[in-house]
Amino acid sequence: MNAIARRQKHKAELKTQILEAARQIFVRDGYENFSMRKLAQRIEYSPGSIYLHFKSKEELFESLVEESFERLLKVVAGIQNGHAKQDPVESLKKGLRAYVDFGLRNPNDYRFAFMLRRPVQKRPYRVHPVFGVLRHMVGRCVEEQRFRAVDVESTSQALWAAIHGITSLLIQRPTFPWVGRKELIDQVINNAVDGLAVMPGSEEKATAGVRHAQFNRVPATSTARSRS
Amino acid sequence: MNAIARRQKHKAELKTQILEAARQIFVRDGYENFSMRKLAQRIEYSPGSIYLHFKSKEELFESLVEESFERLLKVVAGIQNGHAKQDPVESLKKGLRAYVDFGLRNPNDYRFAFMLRRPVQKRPYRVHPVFGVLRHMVGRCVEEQRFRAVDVESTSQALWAAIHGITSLLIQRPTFPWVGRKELIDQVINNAVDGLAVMPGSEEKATAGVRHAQFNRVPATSTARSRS
DNA sequence: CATTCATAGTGAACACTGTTCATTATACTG
DNA sequence: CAGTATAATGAACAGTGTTCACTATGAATG
Repeated sequence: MNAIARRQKHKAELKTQILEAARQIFVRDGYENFSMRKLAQRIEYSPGSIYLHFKSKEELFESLVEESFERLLKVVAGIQNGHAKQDPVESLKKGLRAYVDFGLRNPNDYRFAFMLRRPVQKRPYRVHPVFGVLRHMVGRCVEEQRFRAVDVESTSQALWAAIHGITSLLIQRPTFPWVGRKELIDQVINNAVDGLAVMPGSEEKATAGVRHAQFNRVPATSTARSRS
Repeated sequence: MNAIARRQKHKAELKTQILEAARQIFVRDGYENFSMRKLAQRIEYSPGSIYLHFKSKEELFESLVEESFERLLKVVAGIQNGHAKQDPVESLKKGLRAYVDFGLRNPNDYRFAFMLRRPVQKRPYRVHPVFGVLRHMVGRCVEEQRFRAVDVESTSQALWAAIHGITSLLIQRPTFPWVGRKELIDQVINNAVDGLAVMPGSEEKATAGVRHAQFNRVPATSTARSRS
């Protein structure tokens, strides 16, 4: 019994070793230049051995991406919980920014997860926890009446579209003459979020004591562009 | 002279024949299931012959996608010019919608151009003509003071991010429980554009006679979701 | 008409790819 | 030590993009 436990342990170790090696190749050579044979060579096993742990290249990547997403989830969830008493709109913005930053810092993971691989469409779609957090944040903004009475679901999806758009474009087209990265991200986020806030002037449901969201839109400047 | 002209004509015809066949396979089997050998078989030539007309699979796709985007450009430019007297904000929205529709109708082209292939980064970046039209439209909105005095460049980029976001997400994750497609697209576009319009209540530079943009935001509904 | 000659087209070959599977090596149990 | 379950292999399969020495074709020239 002890022996089989040691077996399993070794097997698990080998599996994570494969994952680590795979990630290295994946990051260094990119998705399209990854190959099972390269990976096998790196871990000094035969190609077939990998299939003792992962039933396909696809599944191997799936595991890799899952890992990455857990990191992203931690970052985003940390913002959600950590600043429970904080302004929900500010929390939301921070979360959105964290999302974009994560994508820019881990472009390969982001590319794989959201850009190149079409998700296997088996079983009813499992809504990703990261999106769940986003929706929760939006929900809080509405509950606390910092947002107009918008539909939480569609608003969350629209926000996701906005931040995914800027993230993937910045990753995919690094040589485009973008205006400053930071400013652009801020503009996208502020534009998307501030439009949802209760507007000064219109009373709607705004309760007394609830401060109105500032409209942090970027000022008009001459078409200044900095590097990517 | 006549003979070589006939030669060239035949060559050109063959080239377009290749492109047509390639497009069929490309559309039917998708980018990743396309193969030069399939194409060769379809046009009843040997695989090597294709390389007499295109120096790589990559270049072949480039031509294909170029064609597609020219169609989009025509549509968008048509909106820009055709309705010269029309409300520039409405023109802009129409253009944005046309962009999204194009992506959803030509997912393979869109994927190739904006999602999977990072553009070759030789020579100074050639800004895509479609983006040029978008920028022009934004410029008109600002000139005619239908928009606040925002920076045209960064605003155009932010708008691009928004529509690219919703387009690529809808393409990439068709099984996600999206709220209605049309409503979501409208929400994204309206949210992004209306936030830029001169706001009712704030006078800013709004000239007399210039109607204020309506705020076409989606109403609050119960979390109704329809299929993809 | 015969000969040259550029071009079009071929098909075999190269160096890869993901994946499978019969076979062998290994390590543990009775 | 024999038996057995599992780990690992290496060859094989069917495919990929691309190249290149070669041949077929058809027009232009002597």
